[in-house]
Amino acid sequence: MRIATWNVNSVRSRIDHLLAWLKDKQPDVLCLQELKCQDEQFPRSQVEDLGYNVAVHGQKSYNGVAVLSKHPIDEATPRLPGDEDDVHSRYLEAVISTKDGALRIASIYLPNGNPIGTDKFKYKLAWMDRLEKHAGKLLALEEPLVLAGDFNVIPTPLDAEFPERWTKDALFQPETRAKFRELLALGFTDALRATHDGKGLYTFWDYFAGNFEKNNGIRIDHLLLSPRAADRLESVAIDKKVRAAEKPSDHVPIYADLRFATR
DNA sequence: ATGGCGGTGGAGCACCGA
Repeated sequence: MRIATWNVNSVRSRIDHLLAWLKDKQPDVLCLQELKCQDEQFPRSQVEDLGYNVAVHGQKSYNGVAVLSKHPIDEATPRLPGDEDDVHSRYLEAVISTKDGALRIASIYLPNGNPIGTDKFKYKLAWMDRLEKHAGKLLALEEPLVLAGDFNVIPTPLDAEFPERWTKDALFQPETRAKFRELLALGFTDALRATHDGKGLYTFWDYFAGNFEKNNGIRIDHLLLSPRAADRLESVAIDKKVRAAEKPSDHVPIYADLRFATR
């Protein structure tokens, strides 16, 4: 069972890359973020033609998340509980049915939060509180569960090529990192760090000249596994090469292979 | 690097991202 996440920075701009990547890596489930389109603008039929079921929670211009699955999507629930007034499309939870039982997966686009000291940063921290509360409830279900997405959190100095450049940034604030640690402490495993040591493993490089070539990146896209999912963890990979394509997203996919009977 | 690039909306250039 291959589970992936990718912030595509506009699904309509990235549709050719998306279809090529699905054909190449054949993920069982792919979570997408930053669709930047409404539900009806999502290139649904092109994805369905490759054998995927599609659940979309879109928004005009900004945000937008989706779950693509080769297996049936039994439930798809948009919106993170805890704030009825939050109109951003940043969360979509799906239950995937497999021969091995249910897999619950959430496609997450956690707020950026910049600049610090503003309502945007407060919104980020409040969103993280809501996520922690909801994730705690999901863990109590004792299912295989994956929180997958763009968390907009640099967890540790190991996760940036130049951590000193991020000290004033919302992605690397002590409060941001503390809340991410709280989330992990509920019982989640950071899949990449469970399988890889060392520096230089990133999922985002900005578009500015030379930064990708110099590997001036950050690790902000994460796969967090519940105990029942972590038990099955086999391997994790970041597909860095797609960042070198023509007109790429600034993020690349990360995926985990779990031991799971899929048919 | 208080943003160099890129996407969206909508037809200028503001807003957003990280």
